[in-house]
Amino acid sequence: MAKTTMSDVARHAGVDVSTVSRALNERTAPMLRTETVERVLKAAAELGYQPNVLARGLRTQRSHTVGMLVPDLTNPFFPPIVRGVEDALDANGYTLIVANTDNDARREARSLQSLIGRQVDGLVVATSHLDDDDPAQAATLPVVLVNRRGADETRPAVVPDDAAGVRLVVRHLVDLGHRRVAHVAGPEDTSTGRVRSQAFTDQAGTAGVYDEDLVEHAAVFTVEDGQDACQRLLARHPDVGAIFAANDLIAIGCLRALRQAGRRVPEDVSLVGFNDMPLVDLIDPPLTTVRIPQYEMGRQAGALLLDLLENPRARRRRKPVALTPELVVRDSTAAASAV
Amino acid sequence: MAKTTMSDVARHAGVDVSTVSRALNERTAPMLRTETVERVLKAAAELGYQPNVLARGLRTQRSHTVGMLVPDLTNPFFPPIVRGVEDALDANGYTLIVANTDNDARREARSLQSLIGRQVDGLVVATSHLDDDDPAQAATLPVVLVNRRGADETRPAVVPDDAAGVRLVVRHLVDLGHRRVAHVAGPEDTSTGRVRSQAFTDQAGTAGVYDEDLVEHAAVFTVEDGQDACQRLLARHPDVGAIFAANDLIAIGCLRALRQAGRRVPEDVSLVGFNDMPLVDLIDPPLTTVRIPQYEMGRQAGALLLDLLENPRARRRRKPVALTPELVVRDSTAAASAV
DNA sequence: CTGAAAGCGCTTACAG
DNA sequence: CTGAAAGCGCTTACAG
Repeated sequence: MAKTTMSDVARHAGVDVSTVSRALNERTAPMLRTETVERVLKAAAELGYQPNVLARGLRTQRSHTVGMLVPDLTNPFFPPIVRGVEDALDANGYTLIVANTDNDARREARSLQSLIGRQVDGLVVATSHLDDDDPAQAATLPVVLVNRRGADETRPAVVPDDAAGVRLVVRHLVDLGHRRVAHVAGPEDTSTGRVRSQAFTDQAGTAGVYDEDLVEHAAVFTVEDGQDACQRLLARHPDVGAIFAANDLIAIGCLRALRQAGRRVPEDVSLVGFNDMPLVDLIDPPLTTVRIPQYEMGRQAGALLLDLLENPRARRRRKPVALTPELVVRDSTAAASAV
Repeated sequence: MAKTTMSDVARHAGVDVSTVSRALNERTAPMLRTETVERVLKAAAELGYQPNVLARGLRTQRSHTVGMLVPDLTNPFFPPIVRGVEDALDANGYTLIVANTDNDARREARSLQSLIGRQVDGLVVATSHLDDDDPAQAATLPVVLVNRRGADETRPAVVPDDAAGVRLVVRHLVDLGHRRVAHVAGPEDTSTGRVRSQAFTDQAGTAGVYDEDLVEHAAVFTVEDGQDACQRLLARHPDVGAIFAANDLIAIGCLRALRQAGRRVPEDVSLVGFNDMPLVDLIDPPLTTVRIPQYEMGRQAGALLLDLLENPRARRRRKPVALTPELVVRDSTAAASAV
């Protein structure tokens, strides 16, 4: 039993396929007699007709498909972003095709080719390798970046406002009465690490609690490196009252180092992470951290792309949108002890 | 600058588009003179030609696209499965479109329609609502289930062998010398909960350590309900030596209940989870648990579907494939104390 | 208001 | 060995 096509419906309704096409399209239906439209609709329903989106796309030169480049879906940071994009597109009849690139430039190029071969109308890019001045093909396609900025600041992008997040952290710790606030920073060769550490310097300075010697860098964003860095910090300054870790993994490393050193969290030392990864609410103690609005970033990126797609005149370059994170206070932070 | 098409290549190479088509297809290239093929290949490369997969699909009636129905990509259990499916398909020139259904029958039906409209060649289904006797459309499409079985046992499916996983757990605990082995089971209205609890009964019985009174059910697969259930268990039997939790969330709940009761893990009580969720290696203590081969399940499901797609004659019904999980021993289990 | 025709970018029998 | 033609399932000017 082959799939029902438009001509099946046409035959069933006793009209031409062009009439079926018109009847099924909201925009063109008004040019038909109501009676005709109804007859076609009835026939379509009876036959369980489902339009062939590929054929339509071939004719209209719009596939109503969007591609998304993601480093790794297995990293829990990305799925909420993907769902946000998807939901935004879905509401407007677009379908999303996600490609994992593993941050590998070759895979990225291959995925891009494959998406172009599938005639995607636009691209949401959460990876970093895509050259800004890629083969014309990429340039010709509307692109929205998510969770990263373009080389120049004029590409449409939706990113987290890390500085605002750090501000929330510093304020929270200072409000709790902490003065000896340390920072276990991320790697200096990542933009995330640099941005957060710079923001810490600024905010702690403003709050009058900045001490250069209380900053230690983790080599990589991992538990192990966070633990190492925290150990170095504790060796120099056994008296820290609070630690801001550049992300949750590093925070978990700090937690281990603190435990080894016999310091209790939060009684002796307050600890704050960044990202609000899944399950950090379940560790002991539940981690105070900063929540990046991942779903919302995805949703806005999707909406932005949609706008670019539907309003070609709106395609002038746009400034990146920065979304404000939220401080999630749990049990790893407490008032400074009255020592 | 419009996209390069096959006729652009044909003009550039001075041949007919049908010749271009033949030259670009491995199967048909041999019927052309080597020289011609080379000329076409050169022209295609020079123009950066990328075949329009949609147009090809329209003509050949194969979209080389596969749809996947997933409850929620945001649940860390699914991304590895998706990547497995993707990798299997990708290696064969197929593209995957993933749809989230939130376990909602309506959304599922809508997604299915949308995928059919996009002419998917087949379906990988990780959700449960899809009626086995759905509208003919669904039935007409090759379908492979993943992480669940069909209503009848003859549908192609790739599932975890939960019973084998439970066997590993019981053996591990018994090997450590535990005799008072408890089970905080999952909800009785889920197949997962029932299967694991039944397997526990069987295996513990075989090992001679089964005590009906040492089984407690959590109402839902959550930390809170695991904690409650474990509290009830401890109230009745303060002397349990080991607990097998039906999944990691419940295990974390047990951990909390044990701590509240002043019992140390693993010194006083050994604890085992199920699933090996991300981050359970980072909690304190790192959790001994059972790893479901999610990626591999996805890969095999993808490969199975591919086989169905490429060998229509192989489409006779197949038995479900059950994949054996792996015990991941970490620090939440230890030898029974010599009391 | 509706039909007949052309064409989107391919593939594949059919000729030659 | 290669070209010309037909057709996949749609949409949309063009007629009438």
